[in-house]
Amino acid sequence: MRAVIERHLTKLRARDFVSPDHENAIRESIRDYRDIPADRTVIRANVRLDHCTLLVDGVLCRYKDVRSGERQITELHLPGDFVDLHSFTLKRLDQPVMSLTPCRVASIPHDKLRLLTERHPHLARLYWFATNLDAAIHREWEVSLGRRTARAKLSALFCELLMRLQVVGLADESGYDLPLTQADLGDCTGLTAVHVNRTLKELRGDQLITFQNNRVTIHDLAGLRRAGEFDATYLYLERQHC
Amino acid sequence: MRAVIERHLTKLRARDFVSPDHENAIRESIRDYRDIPADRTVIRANVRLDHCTLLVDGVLCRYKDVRSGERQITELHLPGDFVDLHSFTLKRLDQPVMSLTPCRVASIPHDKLRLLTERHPHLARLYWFATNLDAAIHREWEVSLGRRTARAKLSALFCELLMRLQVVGLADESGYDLPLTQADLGDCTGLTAVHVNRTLKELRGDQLITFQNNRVTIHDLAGLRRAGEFDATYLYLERQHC
DNA sequence: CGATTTTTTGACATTCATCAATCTGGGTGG
DNA sequence: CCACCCAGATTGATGAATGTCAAAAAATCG
Repeated sequence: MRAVIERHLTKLRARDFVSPDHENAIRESIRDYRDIPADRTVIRANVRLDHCTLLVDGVLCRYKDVRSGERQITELHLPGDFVDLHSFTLKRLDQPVMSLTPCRVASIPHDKLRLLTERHPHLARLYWFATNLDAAIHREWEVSLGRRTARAKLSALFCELLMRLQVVGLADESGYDLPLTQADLGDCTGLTAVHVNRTLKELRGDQLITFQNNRVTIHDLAGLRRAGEFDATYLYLERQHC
Repeated sequence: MRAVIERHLTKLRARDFVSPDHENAIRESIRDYRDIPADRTVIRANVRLDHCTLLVDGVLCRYKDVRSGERQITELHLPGDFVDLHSFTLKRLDQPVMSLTPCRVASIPHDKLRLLTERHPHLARLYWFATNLDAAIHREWEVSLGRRTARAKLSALFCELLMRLQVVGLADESGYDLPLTQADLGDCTGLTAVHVNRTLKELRGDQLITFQNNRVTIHDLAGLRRAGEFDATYLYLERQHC
């Protein structure tokens, strides 16, 4: 049962030193594993929260609906991510979280997190780091949303997901599984599903990537990076932070 | 000399209880006040940092240049804001910070911040909160950038700035000073300067706001909020957080 | 007061959205 | 196992929002 948060620990270890003592403290605080079907609201916005939710498996997103009926996804969460670590200090979420695929999640009460971070300032900084990394990803999305063409937006997104999935061992050179619809990709990039479709066709035609059967197959990573103006420094993949 | 960080303390107090003890600890850690002309890079990206920078006066922005030569501003910083509190855990910035107006800044070494946060876990959470609020603002900008019309983007931006400036006493009912160019507003909203100009004309024609002589004059706040689909909950203006 | 930046306006181009229809593949009940 | 169903993918035709280019007017600055 404990093994299921391995991806989370892998992600932490990739960032900085985590002692066995820390790891045990984390393992013992995580509880309440549960499964969630696709397309469910997992956390509502503006409701007071007393625990944080860890994504064990599946894909979740933060999003906001706008009046016109469209949706903007503001971040995708992958296995090993805390989806609402910011609720520890914010106490509620400004945007809801929903499942895009069937998911498995676990939780950690804010009280435990408080103890954990007061006893281990190093862990406090490590989790603080994690929320700051979230913000860095938001910033990069702002750049995509504001100033990139449809082609570059999608290319950049596929590059980001590749790097993030590699950290937790869910991607290799050839590509990765991504059980999203083209409409979901449109909600991430501010495009319509129709235009995503046309752009994917173009990327396929240019031998960069194929997105089919819930899988991203990368044919030319260098070309994809170029198309998306992708520079991974915003993902802070180097070690030694806090 | 100490009085100059009052806006920062005002902002903290607006969020949660800050004891005199905490305030003194903060005051004693802040140093190295300096003035910066407009249009200067204040912090370069990807350079190792050992201190955080506090904005005392003026407007700074985080931004990223894209290949096409355009710029996307990802956040505006107002007096009282830490502009790179995230550098405490990230150790470097993923995006540079530049001055849009003449600015006054101060700094606090990471070492001091480390002591401050280890001795006062409450302050640690308060500053953690501050970086999470930054992320919430990023999320709202993502929504604007991805799914809002030019008219709504600008309206939402003017609403956000009104609320944020009110917290530090730099705005009243009638409006606020905003020494930015239309090109700067375009860089915030992902629009061209030309289109910003046309959209401002429209907002003026509709008696919502006037932006002239570096001042935003609000004629119809309710109308502006509607035009921008503005809901301030993402700014976490209520007290009692950490 | 000359020089530069910023704002404003017009004509035209482009990207992406919208609307609508068809196609496809996987799932389901009989 | 098959017929049906349905969400998702694909394509075409057309339209709207915003970008581009260019020039003039206005404001700002040294």
